[in-house]
Amino acid sequence: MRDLLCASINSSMIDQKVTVCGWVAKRREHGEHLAFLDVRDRSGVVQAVVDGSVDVRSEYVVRVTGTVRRRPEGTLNDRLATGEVELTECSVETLASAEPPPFQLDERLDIDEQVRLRFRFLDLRREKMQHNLRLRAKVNATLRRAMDAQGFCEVETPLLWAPTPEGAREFVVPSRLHPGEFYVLPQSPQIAKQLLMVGGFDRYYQIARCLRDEDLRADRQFEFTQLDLEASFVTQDDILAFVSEAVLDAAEAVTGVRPGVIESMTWAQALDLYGTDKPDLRFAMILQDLSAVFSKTEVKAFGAPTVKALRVPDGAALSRSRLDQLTDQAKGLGAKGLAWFRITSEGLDSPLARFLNEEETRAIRAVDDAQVGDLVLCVADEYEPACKVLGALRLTLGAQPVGEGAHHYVWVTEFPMFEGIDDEGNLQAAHHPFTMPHPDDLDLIESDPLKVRSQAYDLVLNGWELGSGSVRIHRADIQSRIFKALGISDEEAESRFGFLLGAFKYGAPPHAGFAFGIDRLVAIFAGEENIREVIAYPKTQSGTDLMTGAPKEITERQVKDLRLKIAAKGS
RNA sequence: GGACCUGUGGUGCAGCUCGGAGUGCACGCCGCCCUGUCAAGGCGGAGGUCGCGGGUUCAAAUCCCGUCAGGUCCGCCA
Repeated sequence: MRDLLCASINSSMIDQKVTVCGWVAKRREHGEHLAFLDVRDRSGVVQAVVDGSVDVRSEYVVRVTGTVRRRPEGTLNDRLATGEVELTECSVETLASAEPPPFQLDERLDIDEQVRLRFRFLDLRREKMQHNLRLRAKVNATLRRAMDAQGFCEVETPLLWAPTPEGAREFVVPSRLHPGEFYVLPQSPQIAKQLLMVGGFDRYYQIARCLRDEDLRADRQFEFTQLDLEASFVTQDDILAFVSEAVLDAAEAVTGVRPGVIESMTWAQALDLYGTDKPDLRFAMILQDLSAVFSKTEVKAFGAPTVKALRVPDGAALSRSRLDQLTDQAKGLGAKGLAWFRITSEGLDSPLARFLNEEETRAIRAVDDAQVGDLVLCVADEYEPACKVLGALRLTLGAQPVGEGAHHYVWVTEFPMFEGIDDEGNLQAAHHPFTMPHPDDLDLIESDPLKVRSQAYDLVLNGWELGSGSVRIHRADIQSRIFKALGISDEEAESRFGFLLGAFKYGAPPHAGFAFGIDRLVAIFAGEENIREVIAYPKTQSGTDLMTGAPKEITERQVKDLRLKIAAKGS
């Protein structure tokens, strides 16, 4: 039907007769004897010169046959890839007429996302969406190639899985053949892939769709895609190397430049220096610890186990109302308050300045090599909240949008094994209950569990958590100690994870794995702050699909087949 | 479950604080003119439940209350 793509036409084809197909991007009429058509396909645009009487409008689907010609002197367009040439003596066949689109498909105006999503099929014609989805395809292809090259075998795991009442809320699918019983859609192939290890697939991967019925965000959809992998007879370092290889390959395929080795820090370092477990390393602003200086302070506001400080370059210019906003933010995050000090040539400018002794003043003045014109913020609290509050302020004051600027990858390792305590007084697993504790901390499981580090790790890019993984427990004795610490009885473990634990009795190899979000990675590669921009048909924040109208009611027949009973709305 | 922002011809905005006739701008659309445009140009035209409901008022796009939709965030996401 066509010979080639619009944008592939160039000056080497002069005098050739060619046929292209596409949409009319623009028609410029100059009386009855001359008009220009911009014909657009997935590659771009080429100009066709036609008679003014050719009746095609925007977004008509056309097949144009014409002779390639160098544009006349003075009419070349250097802003267009095909700007040196045009098609002349054209015959234009209308393959489909079209109503004017509800919004303009060029990139001149920012269109409301609501309208874009209602007419997503038109939005997809836009250059940006074409680019983003093709970028995504390239990333997928590269990841597959990288995993194949490292000896991994792609295995597809079921979408219809058994309910496991743990972790994220699951999407539920009623069974027709077994009324009253349900499948769930997998929040991740976690158990399936661990069973593959028992099954002898010692290097598994999958580009896997995962589904979680939790509230949506800019970086979270109900369904998302992960590069999921698991391997046997490997260490944590092996997994980091496998994943690094795949991610760096993808980065290279997309940007043309292979990033250097991904740096690594422990969870404890990340918290201490950046106040978060997903540090954005595109900018410094490292947290300072002034606890020692203030350990015997007379200043009430600093009477806490930890005093953390953050230097804000050029922050002395921030207005009082801005500082009040930051204070509100700190309080909203649970801090008792926020102390601020403007560094001026006369000294510290702050409501607290006159209460500080000489040593304390010197310490504030010297935070992170502060200069005149800078601002120093301090939070006094327990260690972890102090770090986290300042970490949040660091982002407020220093971060740029996630897709802008350089790409800074970092591995965060040695996450704590447990975090906090649930309503029933039991410890909570920080990652999941099959995570292997750090070998040096096994003795602490019973005596000081909150100190136990795990062999769990995250990959972080520009402050976004790309994914996480861990070395798994394959030994029954350690697993039962962990269940015990989590308050999970033998019976409960059996009912919830029985088929996994049962499988492990038949020879489970030591194994470890990882999964990272492809939507997030591609969004950052594409310079987007929202993963909807790299998903063909995304949901809105309230979980609806504006194009299809989903979710919708089902027919009486379906309700009957499934033996469901629909309660009245609002009850 | 909560906080904040947005909603005005097909699209993007302004108008809203301080109420006074659906007022304005740009794009698109329709018609006419135009033989080198490419954000084409000129002239003319059509197109509106100011998201929806209620209230205040002589009078509401504008003020108040409620509600719906979209977005950002908190909770949530082992």
